[in-house]
Amino acid sequence: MAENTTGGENLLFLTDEQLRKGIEAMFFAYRGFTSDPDRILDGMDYGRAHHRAMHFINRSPGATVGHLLTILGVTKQSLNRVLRCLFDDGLVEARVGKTDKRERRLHLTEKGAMLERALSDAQRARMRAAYRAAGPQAVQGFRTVLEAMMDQDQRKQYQGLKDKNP
Amino acid sequence: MAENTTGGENLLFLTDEQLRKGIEAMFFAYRGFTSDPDRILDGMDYGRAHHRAMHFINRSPGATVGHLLTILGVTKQSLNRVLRCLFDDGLVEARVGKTDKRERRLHLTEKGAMLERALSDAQRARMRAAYRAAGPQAVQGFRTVLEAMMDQDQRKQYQGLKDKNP
DNA sequence: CTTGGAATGTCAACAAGGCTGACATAAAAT
DNA sequence: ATTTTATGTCAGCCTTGTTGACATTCCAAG
Repeated sequence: MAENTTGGENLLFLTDEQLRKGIEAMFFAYRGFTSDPDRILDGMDYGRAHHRAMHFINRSPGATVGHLLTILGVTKQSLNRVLRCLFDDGLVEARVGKTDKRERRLHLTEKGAMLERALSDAQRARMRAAYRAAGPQAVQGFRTVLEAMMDQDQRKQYQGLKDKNP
Repeated sequence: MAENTTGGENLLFLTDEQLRKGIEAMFFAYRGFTSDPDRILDGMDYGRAHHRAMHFINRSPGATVGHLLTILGVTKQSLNRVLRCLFDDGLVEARVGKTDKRERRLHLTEKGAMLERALSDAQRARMRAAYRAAGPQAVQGFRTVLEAMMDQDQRKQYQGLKDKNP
């Protein structure tokens, strides 16, 4: 193990061993992160994909299909399968765009909002517990590293997501 | 937005808005996290599942199938499909257990180690860049929050993973 | 006005990687 | 001698991603 102390800075946190730990932390933590909503959805006819769609529709009401496509990073065929299901079950509704009538602006119905709330409550509960246990300083670092880990485009989307109604 | 200042502590980082940001950060960051190995594997006959198997075989040489099963959290049928493929292609080899001959202790072959290295190099490169950009303090927080986000069992496995040869 | 491109939907087929259930074998443990 | 454990395997199913091809509707520009 070659000690890595370039320029006098302490770069021990950049050793392969430390990086591996970080990689594995991401792996295990992501499992926890998704497990609660997954558990709720299990048994219903929905899955993680439906959750993701509802999440982003909820957070950006009136978003177009195209917008959702770029955020989710899947094909329209894949998204459409999910959306059709959500329409049919009355969880999501589409309103024709005012200026551009080709657009379908997506909104959660009351029923959809209820399910979305249940899912995100569960997910937030875990996140809250983790945040609380770790403390504000750690949370700051957590967010910083995650943001640095994103691809350029993804980071822009992440940052560009406004607080309700863009 | 009710300001949340229980007991005089600053708990702004626990608002729903902050938690949602964290949730989305996980979502986008995980995409980045997996993208580089995915890109390499794309075109080969392998996928993320093969990567995961090779990663943990590499980090715990001689691990049994059962051990891998509990770490990966999938069914033996699912893992077996992957392992068979890795055996057939000469990336992984199994040696009969010394004490318990039912066990198959898994090891990467040279060829397997090469691919694993390529994959983990790519993944580490991104992690390293993120760590470097964020700084040691942030990395500390990152790890702390992720660990707090894991399920009990997963956390034990995460912590229990020794530095090569358990 | 027509024409091209954009936003969207849809059908079909396929692949990866999960899952369950059922059954088989060898070796360890009792 | 019997049961349990570690593992493999076959068969089939589900979700969620993919590609390709084609239709509709509408905006926008020539």
